[in-house]
Amino acid sequence: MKSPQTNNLRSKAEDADLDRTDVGILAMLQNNARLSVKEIASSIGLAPSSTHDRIRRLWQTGVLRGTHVEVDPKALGVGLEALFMLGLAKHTRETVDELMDGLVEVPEVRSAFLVTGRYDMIVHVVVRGIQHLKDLALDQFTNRPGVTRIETSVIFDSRRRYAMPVFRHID
Amino acid sequence: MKSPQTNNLRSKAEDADLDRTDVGILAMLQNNARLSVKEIASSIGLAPSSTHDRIRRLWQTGVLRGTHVEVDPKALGVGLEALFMLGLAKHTRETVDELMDGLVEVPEVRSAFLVTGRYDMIVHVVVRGIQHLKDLALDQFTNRPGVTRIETSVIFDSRRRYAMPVFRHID
DNA sequence: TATGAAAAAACACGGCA
DNA sequence: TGCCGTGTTTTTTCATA
Repeated sequence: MKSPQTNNLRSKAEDADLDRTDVGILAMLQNNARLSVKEIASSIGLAPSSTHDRIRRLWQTGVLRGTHVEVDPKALGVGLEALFMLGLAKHTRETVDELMDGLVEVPEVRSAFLVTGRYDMIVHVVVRGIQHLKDLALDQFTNRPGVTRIETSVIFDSRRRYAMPVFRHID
Repeated sequence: MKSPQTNNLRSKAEDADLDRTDVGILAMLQNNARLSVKEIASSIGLAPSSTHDRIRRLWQTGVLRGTHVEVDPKALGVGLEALFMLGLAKHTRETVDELMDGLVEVPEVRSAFLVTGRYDMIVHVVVRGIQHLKDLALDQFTNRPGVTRIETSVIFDSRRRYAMPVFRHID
């Protein structure tokens, strides 16, 4: 199944009506994006051609957005991960959007969240080690205009779940 | 390329020595796991067969660990995301590991981090909406033995970067 | 590392309920 | 409209030099 990573005008994904079959396909692909159509088909009890149609439709409607391999961080020299909790000075749309866009261009940044609560932004970063973490904080965060305060939480351990839960009503 | 999602005894991924070619392959696959070997080969200027060997080796050495499709959360009825910041009572290995393992079984949990700093754990969750968030907090977190305190940060916006940076020395 | 051949997968399409 | 089977094209996989 080809992945139309360039996805343009279509019906919104939230309007897509999915049935149990679609949900089953999504569940399988979230844990392994390279399952063959045949494997999926036999698992959900549908003909390969029909399964293929379903998957193509999921891409076209924007329910499926991309595929990614998971790489061992250690293999690339990542020795430490951390969360930066940031306080921001101004909360205008421009400053916030600019900051988010800018941060995600920093190679060490894996994800950035704009949030309510004690902090304004939470950023997950990967680094070589503690020295690198210090440099990153001082050079790319403390530095940045709009950032008033930074707290650092080093990550000891983490878990991840790849399959999204289904909250929609399914026929 | 077949994905040996079931990966057994092999040399550690941190011992794998990667060259620029491997790094190029990884960069492409992290953003699109379904690129054909031919596409990758022509992009990095290598024969498809050699490229194929490289990719197989990356799987075998554990540098590549899995592939996942990205699903539009809205398509599944996710209307709100949040971060829970938890304080824990006891920090023995058993309680902490149990808690991490237990939390990642909760469907609404996407990832969980054990961290240093003001909080002990940070958990990313997806929910239908604010009511669902309240129920989740009270039923699955406040509830849980070991959790002494919970702060909630609703996520307004988020960005993600799929390609891991390369910190290792590359020949 | 490259070539080429065999196997498998993806894809397109016509027919059918 | 959705499912199925078949034929065609593309990709993967492997043997060999």
